Amino acid sequence: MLLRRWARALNERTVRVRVPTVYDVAEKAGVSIATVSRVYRSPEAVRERTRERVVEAARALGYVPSGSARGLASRTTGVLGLCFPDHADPAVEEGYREGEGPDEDDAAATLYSDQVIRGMERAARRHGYALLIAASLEDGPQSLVAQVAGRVDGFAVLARTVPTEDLELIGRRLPIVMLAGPRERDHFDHIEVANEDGLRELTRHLVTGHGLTRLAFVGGEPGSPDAEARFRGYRRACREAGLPVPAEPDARGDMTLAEGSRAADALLDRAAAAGTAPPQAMLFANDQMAVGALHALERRGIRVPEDIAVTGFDGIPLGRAVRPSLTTVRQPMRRLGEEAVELLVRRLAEPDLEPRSLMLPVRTAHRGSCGCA
Amino acid sequence: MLLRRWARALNERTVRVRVPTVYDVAEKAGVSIATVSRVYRSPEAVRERTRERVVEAARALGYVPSGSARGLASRTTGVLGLCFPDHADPAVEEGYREGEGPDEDDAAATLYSDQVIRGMERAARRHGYALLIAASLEDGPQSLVAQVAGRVDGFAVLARTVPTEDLELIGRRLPIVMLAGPRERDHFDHIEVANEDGLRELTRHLVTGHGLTRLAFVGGEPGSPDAEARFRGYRRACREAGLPVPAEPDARGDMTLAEGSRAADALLDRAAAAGTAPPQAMLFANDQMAVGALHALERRGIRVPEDIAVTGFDGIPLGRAVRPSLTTVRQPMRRLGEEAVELLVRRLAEPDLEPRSLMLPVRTAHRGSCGCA
DNA sequence: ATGAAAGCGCTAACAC
DNA sequence: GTGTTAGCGCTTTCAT
Repeated sequence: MLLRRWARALNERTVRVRVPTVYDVAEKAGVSIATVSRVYRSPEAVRERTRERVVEAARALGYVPSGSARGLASRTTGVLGLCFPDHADPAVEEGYREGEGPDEDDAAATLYSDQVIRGMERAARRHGYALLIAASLEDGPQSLVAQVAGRVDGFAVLARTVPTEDLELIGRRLPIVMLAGPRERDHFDHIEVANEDGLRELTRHLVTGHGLTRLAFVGGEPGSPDAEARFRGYRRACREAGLPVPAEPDARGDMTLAEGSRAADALLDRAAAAGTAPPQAMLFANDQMAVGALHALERRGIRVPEDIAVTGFDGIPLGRAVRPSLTTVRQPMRRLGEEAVELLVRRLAEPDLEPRSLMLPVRTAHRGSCGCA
Repeated sequence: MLLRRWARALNERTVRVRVPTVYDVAEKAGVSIATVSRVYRSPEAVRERTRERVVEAARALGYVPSGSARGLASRTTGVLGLCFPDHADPAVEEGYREGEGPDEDDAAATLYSDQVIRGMERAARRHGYALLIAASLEDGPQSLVAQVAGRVDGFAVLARTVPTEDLELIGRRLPIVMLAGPRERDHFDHIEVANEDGLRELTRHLVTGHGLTRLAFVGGEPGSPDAEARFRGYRRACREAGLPVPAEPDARGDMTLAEGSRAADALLDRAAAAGTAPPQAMLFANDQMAVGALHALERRGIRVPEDIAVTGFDGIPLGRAVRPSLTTVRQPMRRLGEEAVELLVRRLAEPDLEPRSLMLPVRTAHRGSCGCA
């Protein structure tokens, strides 16, 4: 270690602002670097007087342990990660900004991922972990996953964020838990929300609670697993209520406000053209579309809920702010994050456990747009 | 490096799941570790054929570069950090849950820090950084700051999260930007929000816009810099309007819903006891208290805004959801996060720049509770 | 209870 | 364009 010391001394003269290391602290405290390390890792293993000397030396020098060096030496980081999608849909953001300036920095603009982040952060903290978050970007050797995966002890991935192929590779290296969306890989831990149950219950509420029978369901694009699951719940409720069971949604949209408006208009126009009565309720696969529909209906002078009931799915803040407030199914997003951490921590402790798949329950929120408020 | 190889080989037989390293990839691709490294750091410096071989070997092995090792060797992490306070006030969370079940996982429960996080994440991503977040916990040698500081290239700290003494130490090691709150240390970059201007403008609106003259201001606890700045803005507006300028807030509260209710009651009781007319408007130092006041007033059968106007500060989502909706001053929280990243990136590039202090403008939101909706 | 020394997996000069 | 090699700052046996 002579060489090392020499290099350090040289360094001292060369570099502008020396970052203190264990060596500096050890020297100043008159102990070995091992002892300095112990003071931080297992203080009780060091005699009190010694420990004090070290702590004082560290303070005096402004020493902060290097996370990278620790991580490298100990093969753990004390950090959990979350990869979430970059909101591909600009209208999602716009939607929240209703009636406010265009460049508004609006506290109401809470996104799905915000809640998941908060949940994970909370739970991670309880377990002594910090949280590293990153939204998906481009790929390449420098991809998002690589950046995150290399710096954490385990991480969660929101559905459709990362190519499964990449996950497959990385999953061999550290624990991954998949959040929301169907269980694509049965060897990963996985958490989803009860999409089907939620829409089933909501539909049942409209039928038995409000006596509505002419319903219409507006689904997402065919590829969306969440929207499909919700549609299944709708069908199931229809069947159970003895109503006609549609093979396909009455309309589809890309989950945005604009498409919600369009779908509502289309449904109404279609009924008018066919000379049939319009639906008594429109159930949308998500809140954004439902709010869009609210706008469209208002434009047409159709009253909600008097003339028609409208429902969404998710429980976004905007749904509370609109009038009438939106009846919806609320997803436990924060809990999703919390459970993700629990699963990761569990697996870190016992890597050989069977992969688990959780289904989180949802809750319907009966508000104004179905006639409940 | 013989020893190294030998250790590896041994390792291979011992450890259950070998994590591939540059050495493995290099061997498989028939190149040196330096070349493997180059493929990831500067692909253009490697001949195409070689690069392909390496990439393929990496994929086959499931190789992911270790962030720790990289960080150690290169002395940079590609990560920025944020330390924010753990919401010491439980009522803050409760407040959002009005009218919902107690264990509700509510999307409306957006906190101040959520928006800052989102802003930072966005901006960080634009600059190629990931974001490490951690809420304050206890101290000790293993404190929050240490955990974060050791793993990032620079970080932001929300006011009153970390002892300034610690920051002082760490500030010598890497860039720190202080967010919200007064500028305590003039050698750190710093961003605050125009608290004073905001309340001045809001007060002026009540006076000139609505013709109110009997105002009451409810401040925070004496130690809160934000609340004090807001009070200064109130006083200034009073002075400019030729109204009496109070030396102290008419009441104080700890920024919670409950205290807002209490303060409103106290103000009204006091006026009744003194036989004087109640105020025409109550201005609160934050939204939570204002919403609490709304509840108290409703209980007393006092109409808002007909009998009395109520205003808050912050722009929390709850303020939109209550009836009447709350007139307030909205803080650009997301922008706070974005600007923090810009400052950090700037300083990383040029460490010797003068410390900067930004003041972000706020915007008043005239809604129902002042009589505007 | 403390010290000595061997790496952890990568980057960055520097050679070739 | 590619290989060699010396660390980066810490943790961790293994001695003492």
